[in-house]
Amino acid sequence: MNKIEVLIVDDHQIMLDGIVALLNRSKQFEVIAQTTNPNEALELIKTKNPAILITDISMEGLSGIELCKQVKSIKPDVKVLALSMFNDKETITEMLEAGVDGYILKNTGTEELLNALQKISLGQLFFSNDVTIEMLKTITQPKLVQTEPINLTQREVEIVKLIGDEFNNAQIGEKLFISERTVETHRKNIFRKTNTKSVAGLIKYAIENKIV
Amino acid sequence: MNKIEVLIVDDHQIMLDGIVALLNRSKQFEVIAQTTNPNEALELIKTKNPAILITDISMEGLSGIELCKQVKSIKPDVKVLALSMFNDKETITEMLEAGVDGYILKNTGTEELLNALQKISLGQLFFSNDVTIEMLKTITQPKLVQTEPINLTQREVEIVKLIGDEFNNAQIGEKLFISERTVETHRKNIFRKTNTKSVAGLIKYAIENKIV
DNA sequence: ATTTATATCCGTGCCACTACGGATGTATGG
DNA sequence: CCATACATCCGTAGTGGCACGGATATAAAT
Repeated sequence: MNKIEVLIVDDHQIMLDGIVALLNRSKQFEVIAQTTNPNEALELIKTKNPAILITDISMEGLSGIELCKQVKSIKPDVKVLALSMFNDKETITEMLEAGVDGYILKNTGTEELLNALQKISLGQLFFSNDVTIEMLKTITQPKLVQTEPINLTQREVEIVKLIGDEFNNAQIGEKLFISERTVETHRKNIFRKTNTKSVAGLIKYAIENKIV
Repeated sequence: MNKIEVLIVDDHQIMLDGIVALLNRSKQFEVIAQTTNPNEALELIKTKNPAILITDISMEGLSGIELCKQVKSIKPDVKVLALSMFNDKETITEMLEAGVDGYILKNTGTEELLNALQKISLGQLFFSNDVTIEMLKTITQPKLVQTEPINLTQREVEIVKLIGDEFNNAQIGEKLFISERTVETHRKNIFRKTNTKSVAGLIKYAIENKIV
C-alpha cells in the first residue's frame, strides 16, 4: 500500500519540525516536502504534486487563506488541511470560502491530526470540535438576534414582512383577511415606532433587526 | 464500566428495530427505552433519564425539531442525536437552532452511528459529511452573493443611495442638481435593471449588493 | 456609420400611499 | 376600575410615485 503524500508549510520552524516528526512515525502518511515559505510551498505543489497540503494560516508573505485559494485554482484535487492557533469566526469563514477540506486547531491532540488526514484523504471534510462550534454559531447566531430587540407587535411584524415582499396594502389586506384601511393604520404605527418615514428606511430597519 | 444509556424514538418501526438491534450488540451503549411515539419519548426522558436521545426528524405529532427543543429545555444535559433521511439546508439549520448535538443521515454506515454516539457522549458534536457540506454552503453561500455583479451605472447607484437615505425624488433632484423628472427616469431604469417593483425590493437589493 | 448605453429632460393621468383625525372592542395590568 | 396597548375599521384630502410615451445629447462600441 502506497503512503499518502503530504506537503507541509508553516512559518514556525518548531511547529513544522513537530508535525514532520509526528507524520514520519505514521505508516499511512509520508512527508514528501516541507517549507517555512508559503510561496515556495506553491512551487513545491506544482513540482511534487502531493495529495494533501497541511498549511498554517497566519504566515508572512502569503496567508494560508490565499495559499489555499491558489492551490485550489491550479490543482483542485489537492486536499488542504488548515492548521491554526485561532478559531475566530472570520478566519474560519474565510478558510471555508477558500475551499479548505479541514481545519484543526494547533492545541488539539496528535490523533486528531491523523484523524483529520484520514478523513480528508477519503474525500471527506474534517473540522475540530471547537471549529464546528464556531461554524454553528455562524449559522444560528443571526437567527438568535432576530428574537431580541423588536418593539413591534406580532401583527406589525407580519405587515413588515409582507411590505418587504413587495406587496401593496390591498394585497396585504387580502392575505391577512383584514381591511386595507387596517393595513394602512398598521403601516402608520410601524413608521412611528421604527422612526422611519419611508419604505426605504423601514426595510433597512427590518433587515437590521432580521425581520426580513 | 457502565454502559451509556440511550433512548430511541422513530416512528418507522423497522428503522427503530434496526437501530436497537445494532446498539444491543454494542458493549458501550445500552438501549433503555424505545418508542414510535415522540410524545411518549418526552415522557420517557423525564422518567428514564437517558444520557442520549436518538430521534428521527420527520415524525407525526411532534417533529424531531420540536422534541429536541423541549428536551433541551427540561433536561439540558441530555444529548440529542438527530437521524434523518434528508440533508436539506432548512432542516439542518432548524435542528442546529434546536440545539442538537449531532446529525447523521440514515443512509450512512453503522460505524458512523457508533462514531457519532461516542463523540456525543464525550460532549462533542458530530455531523455526517453530507451534513457538514450543507452547513458549509449555508456559511459561504450568502457571501458569494456579495461578489455578484452590479449592473447599475454610477449615477444610478447615487440615486439608489439617496433613496435609501429616505429622500424623495424632488430632494434627490436638488442634491444632484438635476430635474425631478430625471430622477424619476433613473428610478424607472433602476427598477427595471434590478428586477424590483417597489422601494422595498430595491433596498433589499441595495443592501445585498452593499450599495447602502 | 450605426447601434448601444448613459444621462438628461418633459407631459399626462392614475392610483397607492400619507397625513390627519377619528372610532370600537379586547386584553392586560396597576 | 381605569389606563394602556393592541388590533380592528373608516373618511377625506392631498401628493408622490408609476406607467406610458416621448425627446435630446454624448460617448463608446461594433
